Amino acid sequence: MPNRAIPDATVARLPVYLRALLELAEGGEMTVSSEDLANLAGVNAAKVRKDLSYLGSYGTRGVGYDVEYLLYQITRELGLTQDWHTAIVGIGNLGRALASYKGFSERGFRIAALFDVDEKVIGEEVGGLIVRHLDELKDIVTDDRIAIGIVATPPQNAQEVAERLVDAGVKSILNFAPAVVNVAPDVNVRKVDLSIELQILSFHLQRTQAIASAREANRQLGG
Amino acid sequence: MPNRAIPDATVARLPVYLRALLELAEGGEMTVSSEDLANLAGVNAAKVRKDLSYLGSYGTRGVGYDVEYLLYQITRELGLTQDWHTAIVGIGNLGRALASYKGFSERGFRIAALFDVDEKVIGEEVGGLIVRHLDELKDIVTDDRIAIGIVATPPQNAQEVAERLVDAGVKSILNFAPAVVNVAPDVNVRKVDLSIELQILSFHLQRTQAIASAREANRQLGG
DNA sequence: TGTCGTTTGTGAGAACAATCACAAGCCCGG
DNA sequence: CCGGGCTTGTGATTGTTCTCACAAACGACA
Repeated sequence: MPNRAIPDATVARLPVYLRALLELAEGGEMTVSSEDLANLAGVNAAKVRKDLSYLGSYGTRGVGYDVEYLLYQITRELGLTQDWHTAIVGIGNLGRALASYKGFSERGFRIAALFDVDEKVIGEEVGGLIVRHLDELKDIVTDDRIAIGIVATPPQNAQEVAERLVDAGVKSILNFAPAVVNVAPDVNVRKVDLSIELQILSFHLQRTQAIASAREANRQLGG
Repeated sequence: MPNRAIPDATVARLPVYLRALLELAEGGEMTVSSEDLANLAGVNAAKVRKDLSYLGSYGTRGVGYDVEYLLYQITRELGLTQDWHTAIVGIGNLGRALASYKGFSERGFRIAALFDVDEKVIGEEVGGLIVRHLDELKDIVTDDRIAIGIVATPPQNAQEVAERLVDAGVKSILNFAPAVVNVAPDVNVRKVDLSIELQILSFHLQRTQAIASAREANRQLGG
């Protein structure tokens, strides 16, 4: 009965369910319970049910969910029934790795263009594509209907590159540069920041270490 | 007054503030207001103040925060006063990019070892380190006091690699493999999943597209 | 057809996060 | 030493997400 307001937290988990369902489908499973799906996705069963309920009532009580049907519904909801064209800007170590990454095409994301500003890199072939100069961005984005821009530049160039992408009509940006980019509110930016992730892990390590040494100190004091 | 219970959401933002503060310090700024810091970090000022208040009262009313002092406090809170040793498992495209990534060492994360199982890769030098066989993991983790494991293997190997890391004593794992890994609850796992990020962007693209075509249909019906 | 075991879908409540709004406190100029 | 402008720190409020718990609905089987 819910019209259409899928929570962000749910949207972020749908791809995880999708992957689990693909595995189940390959294994020949016809149906799956929320409990089994929850185990595969690493969450709890109630969350799975609530998440799936936002898509509609696609389960059967006493039985579970039809794997194929659910696969289709999630695929549709995520907009994966069509191929999205993407461009990578910044062909350094990370840009190259992304350009060669097989996981994108498997999910219907076609890397359609690569850009850089370094003359030493332009013209080079990476992952089957020729690296273009950033100045060609706008034309190529328009011609190739590129919908998603991936920023893998050094941080100081990220804002400018993001602006160029937006200027070219891109409404979705995935930012790997360790920098905050500000764009118009109708543009969707997601960031992946490797060193932030490590710093969060560091916080927890430091904390358990601190607890351990406090306990040790306490022990030595005979407390 | 708050003892010590920094919310996860705050912890995740501290590295962003840290980066902004480093820029300010380089620019010679002595103090910064929550408003300015908020702009640099891409959040709002109230959130900055609340986040920082969890660390203690390090600001001065009417003035702002002392840049250097705040830098030190966040660095300490995140456990970045010490260098953490990390190991990368899986030296494919992504593993290589990570091994060569400069951003880690800048933040005090030293990549101390690389592992793979492919004989063609073992022995190769990547980013100044020799790739070792996964079987050497336990010894090297112990000897080099490696605290963080980075998993960059294909998804089907991620769980086993994570288990080996945990068995070797690693308590923090950064997982780049598109797979769910289950480990003991005292081990911290963070995941970075590139194609999930694209799928989330796809969801929003699809949604705005759907709205646009609904509007168009409505217009043509003369509604 | 009725009963039983199973599993969904969802209201209700708890936990967590974001935001608001303002008193408290600081600096400075007179 | 006082008043005004500014900025922090934080209660209070609102919004979002998670979890619980159970009625409703299904299949199977007698």
